Order: sequence, then C-alpha cells, then structure tokens
Amino acid sequence: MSVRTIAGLAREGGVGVETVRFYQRRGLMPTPERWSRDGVGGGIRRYGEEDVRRLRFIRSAQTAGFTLEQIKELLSLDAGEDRARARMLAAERLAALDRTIADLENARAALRRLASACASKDSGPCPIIAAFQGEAT
Amino acid sequence: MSVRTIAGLAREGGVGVETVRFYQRRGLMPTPERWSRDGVGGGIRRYGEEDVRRLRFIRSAQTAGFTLEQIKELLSLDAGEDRARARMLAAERLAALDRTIADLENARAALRRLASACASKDSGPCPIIAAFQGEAT
DNA sequence: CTAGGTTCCGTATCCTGATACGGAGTCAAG
DNA sequence: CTTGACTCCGTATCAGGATACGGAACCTAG
Repeated sequence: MSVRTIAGLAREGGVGVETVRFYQRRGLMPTPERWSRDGVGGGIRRYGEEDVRRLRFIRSAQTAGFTLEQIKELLSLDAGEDRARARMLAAERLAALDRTIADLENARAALRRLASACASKDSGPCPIIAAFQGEAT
Repeated sequence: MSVRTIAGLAREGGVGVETVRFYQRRGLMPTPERWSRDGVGGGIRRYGEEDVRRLRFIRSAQTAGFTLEQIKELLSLDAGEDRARARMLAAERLAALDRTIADLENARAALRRLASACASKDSGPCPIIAAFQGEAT
C-alpha cells in the first residue's frame, strides 16, 4: 500500500482519476516521474503516502471553503517560510466560515419553520415563501 | 415604494439587474407585462412587493443550499397542493444542511489548529497539511 | 505472444450561477 | 424635442470545479 498508480491514489483520496489529473494540471498535485523498468520509454507514474495526504488535504481545505487557487498557495506555504501569510489566510477563512455557519443555522431555522408549517394538515398550499421571511439578516 | 422598475427590484433584493433577468429566463421570477401609457408600443415593466418577497426568498433558499431548479419547484409548491412534496424537500435539505454544518465545524477546528500551529513562532514553515489531518471524517 | 484493462495526454465539454455587450426602444427633465 | 439615463432582449462570455473523449503507449495475466 505504499506505492500506487493514479487509480489507487484517486480511490484513496475519494476522487476520480480525472480529478487527480485535473489537480496536476492546476499545480495542486505533483506529476511524478514515470517509472520505466528499462530506463528507455515512458512508464506509468507511481504515487506514495505523501500524495495521498496531499490529496486528502485538498479535499479538506475545499470543505473549509478555500478555492483551488488558495489551496495551491497553502500548499506552497506548507513548505515555505511565510508564517504570517499562512496565519492571515487561516484567519480570513475562519471569519468567513463563521459567517457561513451562522447563515446556514439561520437557513436551518427557516427550514424547520417550513417543515412544521407544511406538516399541520394533509393538503392545501403551505406558505413556503412566508416561512423564509423574518430571518435575522 | 410599491411600484418599481427592474433596477429598484434588484436593489431591494440585493442583486444586480442582470441577475433578475437571469431569474426571469430561468422561470424563477415572473416577467410582468409592459406598462405603456398609450397602449401601443412596449413600455417598461413594473414590479411590486410580491416580486421583492419572491426575490428575497430565492436568495434565502439559495443560502439554505437549494439549487435554482429546486427553488423553482418550491415556488410552484408555494401555490400548489402538494404539501408532502414540500415536506420532503425541506426534510432532505435539512439533513444535508446538518451534514454541511458539521463538516464546516470540522473545518473550523482544523483552521484553528492551523492558526495556532503557525502562531507559535515568527518564521519557518508551519505544518499546514498536518493541521488538517486527524479530522473526524 | 497477445488480449484487454490502465495510463497518459491534449483538448473539449459540462454544470451552475452569474455577468457582460450592444443596439434599439422608452422615458423624464430641462 | 433633445439629451442622457434606464430598459429590453438576445446572445456571449466568465468562473470555478469537474468530467468526457479518444488515440497511443503501457503492462500484466493467461
């Protein structure tokens, strides 16, 4: 399990092969040298644990709301010296994330209103639009 | 403030004029008749409170994670009879929303780890990738 | 060997949501 | 009755993220 092809990497990372290649083109994932048994023509590229970690990081960072461009920068910072920049990116995202979470909790409340407004009877229209009014903006 | 042009509607809804037109094409917003003073040629379309509420609903529902297609359906349900369908859509979205919120809170924890890992010293690389490992999947 | 599944690679296409462009029509103020 | 802002409308383009296609090279089992 320490050396794998692109399909194995993709599987362990929970993405498709095409997605890995897409990340390579975008500079998010390295494109390893080909491993040819006789040193002549090309061979098949091989991937290791590092690549799996990197790929998983990309997915996590995406969940955190970073764009692929920002993730690319984070990856370069991981090896670099600019701690201040890293802190800044993290802080900004943290603030945005808190806003997003608040928005989503608001939306959840609205959905609950909607669900209960539509639960009371068995037929007839229910005020979907109204259920979303009166949110804390 | 009870009758407005598309620009006023857009402003009150917090979107651009082009976005309103986009929603019209998508069937999310009605395209009112033109108001011509002499009944002959075309005039300028006018919008009322209903339109503002509708537009705001679209934005809120988007925040809740509904796609424009689903929002279109919700809008039709608002006037329709199918309460069961409305409840179903709400319940599904609610479940997805809870998952999303959980994911984001996870991401927030990772970001805090990242921030504090990078805060301790003033220079040198900080383990950005590592800060995201060990998340509750 | 060789057949058939993978990989490699460039390029094309998709999806969702939104913006831009540009010419013609409309309108209100001066 | 002109000027300048705004509207209307179709079509084009963008952005971000991902997927699809297809031919050539590659590799492994039988």
